[in-house]
Amino acid sequence: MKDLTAQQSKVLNCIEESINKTGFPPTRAEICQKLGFKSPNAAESHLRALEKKNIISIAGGSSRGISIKNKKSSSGASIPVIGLVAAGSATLASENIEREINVDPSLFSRNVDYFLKVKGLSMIEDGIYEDDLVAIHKTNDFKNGDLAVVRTEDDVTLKYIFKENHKLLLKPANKDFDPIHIDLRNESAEVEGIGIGLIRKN
Amino acid sequence: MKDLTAQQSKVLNCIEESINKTGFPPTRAEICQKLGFKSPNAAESHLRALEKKNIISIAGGSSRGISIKNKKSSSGASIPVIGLVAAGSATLASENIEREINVDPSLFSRNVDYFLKVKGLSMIEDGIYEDDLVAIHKTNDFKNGDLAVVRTEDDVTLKYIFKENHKLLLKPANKDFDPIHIDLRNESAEVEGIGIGLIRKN
DNA sequence: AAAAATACTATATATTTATACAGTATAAAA
DNA sequence: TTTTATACTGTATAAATATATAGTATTTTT
Repeated sequence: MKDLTAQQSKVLNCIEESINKTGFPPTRAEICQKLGFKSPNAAESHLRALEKKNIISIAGGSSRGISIKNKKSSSGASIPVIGLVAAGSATLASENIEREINVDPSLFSRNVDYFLKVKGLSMIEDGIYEDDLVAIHKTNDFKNGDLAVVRTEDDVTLKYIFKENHKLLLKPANKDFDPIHIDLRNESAEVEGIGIGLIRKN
Repeated sequence: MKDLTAQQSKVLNCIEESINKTGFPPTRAEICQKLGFKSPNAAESHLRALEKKNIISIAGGSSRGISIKNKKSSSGASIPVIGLVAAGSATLASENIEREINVDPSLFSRNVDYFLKVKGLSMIEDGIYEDDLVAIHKTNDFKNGDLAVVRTEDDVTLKYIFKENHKLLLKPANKDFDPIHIDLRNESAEVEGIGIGLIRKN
């Protein structure tokens, strides 16, 4: 399957979010509003691109006629829990899966691909504690300030992300931890997904 | 909950079928076509009846704006979410139930009876934020230091609980809030349940 | 170097759709 | 007995919506 562009991913997210939140797909105008487009044709052409890539189907002549293909079982999905243990390990590879839990997919605003078990105290000031399970939506698309799972050259970390040109700032929520600065011209870094929720067990 | 009439059930089935088959809810006209009605108002009035009975919700001014409320999914128990709104109100009475969510019962250490939607910032220093859903196990048995839902004479509150003889201490996790001291000889207070976990949606 | 895909703005319009209003008729509840 | 809910037909229309067309600009592929 062809990869989606950043904009196409945004549109797809927007559709998923609408279905989860309202129960029905968005109109062209609603997509435009959410993503800041000024012409309905911006949404239209992205939808046609997604249709061409076989990600969605569009029912001609009917309003909100968008449906996402190969939709995963809508209820009670089994979602893996991944431990953030050693360097470079937050993948869905089976050896990293601690266990699976069943949650309502409509619980969070977007599709949850996995839960990341938090290690360390770097986000403690924003209420993210050790052993909390952070719900991750896999995407490489993010906004500044998003809570992101970032794979750097020698680590995988959960931090607030800010990007400005070639500079990446990974900001913890703990004054005892230093922000991580990455110059993308010298080092590589990849956004694996963004945090959309949290589960804590006492 | 009131029972549905035969026709209302047919309409509800029609909506479910449409969502399953096409991915989006039907229009009035489509309902009429499927069920053999000749007037769009036939569908409309059935929809309004279903809305009145709290089975569906209808988004005004938007096409196909029908969504089925608290649709249960196959796995995972359906657990109510209760808003901590006004004084003395955290009960399982249906008028306090904001919605229901499906979670794996084995997710938390004990049985979850309901989720309490947090209002206010009194527990913020321990990572419990406004609008977080705290998983509550109904019990009046507790240990000192437990996070408890306590019904006092004029309020329902979520605090750490400590009991010593006839004195009850309800301790917030926010230095801007004062601990609540209750002398059980003068005032009544009841433990509704204890917090065993948390769900946060970003 | 040319073609195709991406990523939009801007405008227009036919069609879809929700929704109101006016009726008719029957059954159930107050 | 009167009201309320159910169960429709039939007509009308404002608003919502899909969708076409005409552009501009950049990037990617061939």
